[in-house]
Amino acid sequence: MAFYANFAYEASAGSGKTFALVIRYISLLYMGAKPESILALTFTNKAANEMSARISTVLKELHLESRAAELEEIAKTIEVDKESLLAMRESILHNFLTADIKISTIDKFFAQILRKFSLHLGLMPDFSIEEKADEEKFLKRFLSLVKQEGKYKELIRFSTYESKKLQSIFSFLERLYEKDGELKNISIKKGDIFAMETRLLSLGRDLYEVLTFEEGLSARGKKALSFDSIDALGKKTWLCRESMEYWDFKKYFTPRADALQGEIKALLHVYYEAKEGYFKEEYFSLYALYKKAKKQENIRTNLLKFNDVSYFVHQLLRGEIDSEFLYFRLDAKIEHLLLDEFQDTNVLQYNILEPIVDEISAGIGTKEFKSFFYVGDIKQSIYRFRGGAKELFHHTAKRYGVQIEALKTNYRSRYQVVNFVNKTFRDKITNYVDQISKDESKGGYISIDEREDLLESVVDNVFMLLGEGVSQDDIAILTYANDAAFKIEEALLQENDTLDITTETSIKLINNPKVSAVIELIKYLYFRENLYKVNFLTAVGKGFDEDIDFKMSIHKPLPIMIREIIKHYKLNDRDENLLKLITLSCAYTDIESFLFECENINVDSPSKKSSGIRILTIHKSKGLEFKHVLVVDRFKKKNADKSSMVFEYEDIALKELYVKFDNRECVDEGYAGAKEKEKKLVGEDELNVQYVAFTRAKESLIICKKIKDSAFSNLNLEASTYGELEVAEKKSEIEEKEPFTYMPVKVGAQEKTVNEKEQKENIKAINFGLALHYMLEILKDFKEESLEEAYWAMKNRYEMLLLEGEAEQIKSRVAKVMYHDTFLALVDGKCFKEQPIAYLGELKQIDLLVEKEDEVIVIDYKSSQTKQQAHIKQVAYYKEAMSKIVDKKILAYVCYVREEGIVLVDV
DNA sequence: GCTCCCGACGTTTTT
DNA sequence: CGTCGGGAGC
Repeated sequence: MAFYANFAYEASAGSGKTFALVIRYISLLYMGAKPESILALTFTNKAANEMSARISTVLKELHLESRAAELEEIAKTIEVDKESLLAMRESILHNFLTADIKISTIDKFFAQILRKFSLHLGLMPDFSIEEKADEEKFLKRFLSLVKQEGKYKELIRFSTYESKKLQSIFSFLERLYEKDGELKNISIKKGDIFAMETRLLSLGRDLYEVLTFEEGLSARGKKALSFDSIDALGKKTWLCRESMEYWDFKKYFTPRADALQGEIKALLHVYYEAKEGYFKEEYFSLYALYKKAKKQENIRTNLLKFNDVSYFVHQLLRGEIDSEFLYFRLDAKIEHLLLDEFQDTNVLQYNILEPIVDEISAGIGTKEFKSFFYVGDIKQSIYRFRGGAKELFHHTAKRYGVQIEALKTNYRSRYQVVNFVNKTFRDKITNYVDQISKDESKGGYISIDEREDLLESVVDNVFMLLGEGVSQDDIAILTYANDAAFKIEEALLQENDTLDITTETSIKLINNPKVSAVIELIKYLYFRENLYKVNFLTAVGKGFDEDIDFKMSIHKPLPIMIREIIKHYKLNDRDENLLKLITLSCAYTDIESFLFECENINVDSPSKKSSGIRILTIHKSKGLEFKHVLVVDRFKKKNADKSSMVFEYEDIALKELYVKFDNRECVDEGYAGAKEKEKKLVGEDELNVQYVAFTRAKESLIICKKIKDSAFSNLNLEASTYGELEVAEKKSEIEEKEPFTYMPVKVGAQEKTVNEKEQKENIKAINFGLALHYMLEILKDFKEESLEEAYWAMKNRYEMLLLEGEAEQIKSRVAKVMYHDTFLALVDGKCFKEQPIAYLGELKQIDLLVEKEDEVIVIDYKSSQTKQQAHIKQVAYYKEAMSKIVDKKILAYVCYVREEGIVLVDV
């Protein structure tokens, strides 16, 4: 296939998506693209690492027989013969390995942008990204801000009126935050709510009168008509009826009843709109404060969530930062964009990337070499709950004229699996296209095991597989929820405690059942509070009155104590979570500090071992494949959607925001439509989750299904088996994946922005200044050993622009800095270089920012003292701006790096 | 038996 | 918040 600058693959499960990405990337390299100009974004770290690894492996092995397929494909793509490709292989590989490659997750990329511009937004560049922020402190800050703005009473009134807890108001504000950039077109309707309420209540009473005018209506009929509040009236089922001529009311029906019912419905429609308007108004005014509080808290803790990062980057790119300056800071212009799993991109992320795509797109068709490429599969879009918009896939294609091609062959799964998946989803997923099986050999095995007892079914099937000779390493158990993983693990270990099992969940270490049980016991031993004992006994599955000896010493070091607990109560001593707890406890010198802090230990469960039966959620399994897969039904019911609003989208644009009210769908068609749309999308998501789960299997797929309330009931599966389970004798084809080592990332090498006045000066003097700044910038630290390296880097870059001897002159000036004791004392702290900041509406960079315990120091380098007044003015501004960002004492200096020696001017 | 209302009950997924 | 099942009336 020939090379298209604008291209996308619709890649069904197992159809060679990574292969396609790798071919595209390498083809770009062969076509002359610089590695640092290719931005490739994925969703998971794993995918990003795999992609880099595959690219380098393929390039390393392109001349080998085993890479014939890749070579063939690249040759076809760029229409160059294979011999020429192989001749260039080494130099292409070398280029790739030595360049600053941009293959990363979308979140990392955004965080990278934000770090480079954070001061500009009033944030420190060394913020950390963590999901769990201190909610309580934030709540306090928010409330104090609400009080400060004199809106406290209003908040209380609103909260009572909507009978909403603060928590739910909060969670809604958080959703607004996620969609911040999309909220422009939201309408707000108003009306006299109180008057409408009065009128509605009176109409409701009239309806009661009409239907009870003639005696005889049943008690339940009367009950269905009576109400004591406007909320109760709204809940009435008869609102959803076309006519009142039904059920017990039939006998007493008159046309007047329908007239009243119609009037009530019409008024309720307007009433809900007005109420919605009030809610929106309140929410939006609270939202402004929420954003403010959030930012204050971000600055205070220097801690951001993923949401915050995208939010700020979006603000940045919609604000003063133009793409020129962005590329400046990213070290290179992005000329080629490759996006993986595009169906999971959310609208905000898309909006952030849009300017880059626009720019690339404008270059396509001109003599510039630019390209845009994405792969994805809308059938595998399972992240709607966090904003993933599968609509983007076709929207983007349309907007940029992207040619889409479908990858039709499944290279992952055996025939029976492909066939079963086709059969199951053919009529369920819209526009489903049957996948072609790579082998017609009828291999593969499917079993749908339908039973009352799910756990028993899982255990039986696992032992069946093991009995057939399947290796533990080849089995994966996929679950809907995290906690199911623990249940299954326990059940399996109960049957045979020598099994090798890994649970890969996304819950925090201290929420692991075994870990929390041990902590409960430690609490009991310390506080002697019976509740903790009961918690422990319940968690380890022993009876309440069972006589367990709790006489453990709390005077031993924590790690030893925990190990004794594990041994004493025969907990699994190979459990990685418990082992991690032991490791973690080493950091605490006494039991008190451990107990005090353990609730806040924000550590993930240990990452998976590479062996054993793997138990993980379906969401976690995305992008992976396993030989033998068990998909386990939901243990618990599906959770109800308890959000208080419905977001209605048209294509990718947020069209309307509806507030949910009882029976609103019966009185408001627009709302009913939005809710219907939402329900359909939820259903599609559910199907996609199942599609993802089933397509993880390479050889066999076993579905453990409940008889009642099955999550699979939408699929009409019947208990049955297809094909035969055949276990090949163990081949020793262990594919040792060579661990990929990243080349050291080059030190950020940005040229200084030059202001207009300076430009008029002698160009040579400017180059001298730039080179000096550059050398100071890439200087690792202010130690002598670093001088040489920085010197060579500077010389490398600027030698052509400098006069003879100037490079050495710069070196000797920089060296002077290293022996200036006052300067060294100043920079003894955490150093940040080249930080952009807004300066009188213009972007400027602070050369050096030093953060210390209780003060922050701003240093601006200058090569000559000729315009000292202007320099001081500029740095004074930096000082002032910084004082708004950090709550520390700010010191600022102009540092003249002169031939005759260093001069520090205190500003 | 069928239909309808209403109260009781149980409760995710994550870079 | 949605689903299930009890219970009442026909």
